[in-house]
Amino acid sequence: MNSMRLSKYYMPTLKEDPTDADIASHKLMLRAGMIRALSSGVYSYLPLGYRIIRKVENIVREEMDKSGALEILMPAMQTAEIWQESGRWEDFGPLMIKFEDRKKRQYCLGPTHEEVVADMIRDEIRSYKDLPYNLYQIQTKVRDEIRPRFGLLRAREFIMKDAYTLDTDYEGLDEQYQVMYDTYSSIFERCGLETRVVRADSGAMGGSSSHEFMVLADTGEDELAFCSSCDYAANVERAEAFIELDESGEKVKSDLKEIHTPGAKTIEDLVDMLELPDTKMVKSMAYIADGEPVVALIRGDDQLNEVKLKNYLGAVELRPAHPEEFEEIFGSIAGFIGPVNLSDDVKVIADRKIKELNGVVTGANKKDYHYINVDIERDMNEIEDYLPLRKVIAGDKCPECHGGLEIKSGIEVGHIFKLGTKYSESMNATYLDDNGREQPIVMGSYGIGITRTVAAAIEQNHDEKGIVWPVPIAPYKVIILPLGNSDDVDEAAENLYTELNEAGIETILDDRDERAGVKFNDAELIGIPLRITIGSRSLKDDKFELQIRRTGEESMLDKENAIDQIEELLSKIT
RNA sequence: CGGGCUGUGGCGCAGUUUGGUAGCGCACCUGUUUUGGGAACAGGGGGUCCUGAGUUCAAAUCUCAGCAGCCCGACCA
Repeated sequence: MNSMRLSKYYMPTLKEDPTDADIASHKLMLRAGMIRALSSGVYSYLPLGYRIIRKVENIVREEMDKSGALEILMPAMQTAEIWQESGRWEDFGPLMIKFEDRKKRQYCLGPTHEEVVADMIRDEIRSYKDLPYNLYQIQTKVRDEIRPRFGLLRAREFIMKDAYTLDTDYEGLDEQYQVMYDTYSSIFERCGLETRVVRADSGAMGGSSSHEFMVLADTGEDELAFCSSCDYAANVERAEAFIELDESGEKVKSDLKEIHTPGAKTIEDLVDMLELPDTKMVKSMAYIADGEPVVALIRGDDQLNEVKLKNYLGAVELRPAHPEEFEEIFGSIAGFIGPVNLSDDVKVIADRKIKELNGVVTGANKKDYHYINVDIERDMNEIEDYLPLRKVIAGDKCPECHGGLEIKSGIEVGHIFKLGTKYSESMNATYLDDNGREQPIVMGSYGIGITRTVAAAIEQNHDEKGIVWPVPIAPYKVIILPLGNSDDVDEAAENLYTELNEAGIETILDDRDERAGVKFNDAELIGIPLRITIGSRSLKDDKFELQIRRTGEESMLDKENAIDQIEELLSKIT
C-alpha cells in the first residue's frame, strides 16, 4: 500500500540541527529522519529517505527503459585483474576500497564499472551484427573519497545509475550519446529539478567528449561558466576564455636586476612592496606531476587551472610541491621560485597570456629576492609550451561569441562521456566488422548520482521550515493532520485517508498522539506538498483546511468533493 | 596528506582555565491535568566523560600517544 500512518512509521525527526552538518540538504535529511550516518560519508537510508531515493530511481528507470537501455546488475565486488588489465588499478588506486579474500586474491568495491562491462561482453559480442547495446544498472558505488562531506552530496558510499553503450563506430556512439543526453534532460525535468548542461572535462574516465548535468546551487562544489549572450556553458575546469593577445611587445631594454624583497612570498606582498600592478608579475607554481617537477607560469592576477595543467601533462597525479622539495628538486625556495636560472630538470609551462608580457617581476630562487625587468626570451628558462592554463573568471569573453561570461556554482548530478575505445582496446573487447576485421568496440558511459540528486533537490527546494519536495519525487503527496481529541475528527481523518488511498494518492496520516505544533512542524520539515488539517473548528461546517507547502497558500476544502479538489491541485502545483 | 576546530546519557550543550568522583535543555518511562503551532506538574531510568598509557592520595579536567567526526585546500555521480 502506498500510504502510511505516522504512529507506525520509523521517522525519527530532530528538533535541533545536528552539529556535524552545515549545509541545508545534510541538516534537513538528518532532521527529517531520512538518513543516519554509520561513518564519515557512509549512510543508512531510513524509510522516508529510501522512499524518495526510489522515486528518483523509478523515474530514471522509466526513462532509461524508454530509451531502449537494458537494466542489469553487475558485481559490487570486483577483481583486481580487470583493473590491472585496463591499467586503472594504479590510476584509480587510492580511490578504491581494496581487500583480499581468504586465498589472498585481491578485490575492490566497485567505484565504477567500465571494466566489468567490458569483461562481461567481450566473450559474447563477436560480430558487428550484435551491436549496438546500452546496458545500465542502479547500484551502490564505493569510493574512498579524499574528503567526504556535505552528507549525501559527497559520500563514500552512494547510489548511482551507470549506463554503458557499445557501438561499432563513432557514428553509433554519437547517436546513443545524443539519446542519453535527451534522456537525462527528461529525467531531471521529470524530477522537478532545474538543471543546466555544461561541457566538461572527462577526468579519470578518459575519452573525448563529455557533458555534465548540473543543479545550480550556491553549495555546489563545481564552478560553471555561462555566456550571457549565447548558449556556451562549460565547467570552469574546462572553460576557456577568448583572449586577444598583443604580441607586438618590445624587448626589455633594462638589464635583469635582482632586488631585495624580504618576506614577500605572495603576489599581494609584492604589489604592496614594489608598487607595481600584479599584471606585471609572473606567478610560478611548482608542482610534482607523477614524480616529475613542473613549474607553471601564469600572470600575477590569474589563477591556475590545475585540471588543464594535468591534462596537458597527461599526469595521473598532480600535486603542489612540498616546501622541502623546492630546494631539493627545483633548486629554489618556497615563495621565491621563478623561471629564471631554475634547474634545467624542471619543465616550464606557461599560460598563453605570459607570451605578451615583458619586463616582469619573478622570483629569484633565493630567499627574500625577486628579479625585475625580466625578459621572457632573454632571461627565462626554456618554456616548453604556451597553453590556456588560467582559470576563467566572471567577465572574461566567451570563446564562441565573445560575449561576457558569468560564473555560477552547481552540483554535478549527471555526467555523460564518449569513452571511445580506451577500455575496449586495453581489455580486448572486439568484434568482427563486415570485412571480417577485428575492431575495438566503441564505448560510452553515463552516470547519474541518485542519492546526490536527492540531496541536490533539497538544496534547490527548501525554506527555513524544512524541505519542499517537488511533487514528482515527494515521498507522499498529502499529509493529513487530525487535531484535538474528538472522535468526529478522527473518523473524518480516517475516511479521508481511505478515500485518498483508493484514489491512488500517496498519503500520510499523522495519527500520533502529539500536539498540534509537533504535527505542523514535522509536516513542514519533511516537505509534503499538501497538508490537510482536520479539526473540530472547521469540521462542524464540513470543511477541511488545506495548505500548499511551497507557497504557504491556505484554502478550505469541502468534505464532499475533497478528493477531486486535491487531485486537481496536485496536477497544478510543482 | 597538509592546516584549523571538536569528542561529556539518543540529540544540543555546560563543566576542563584553578584536579575532589558529572550537570542542564530536549527526547524517553510512570501518573495527573492538558490538547489548533514543538504543554504543565510530580516521580523515574539511562553516561566506558573517544581510546590507551602516564602524573597524582585523587583525572572529564594535567601530560603523551592514538582513534573518530566536522571545516578549509587537491578527486568525483
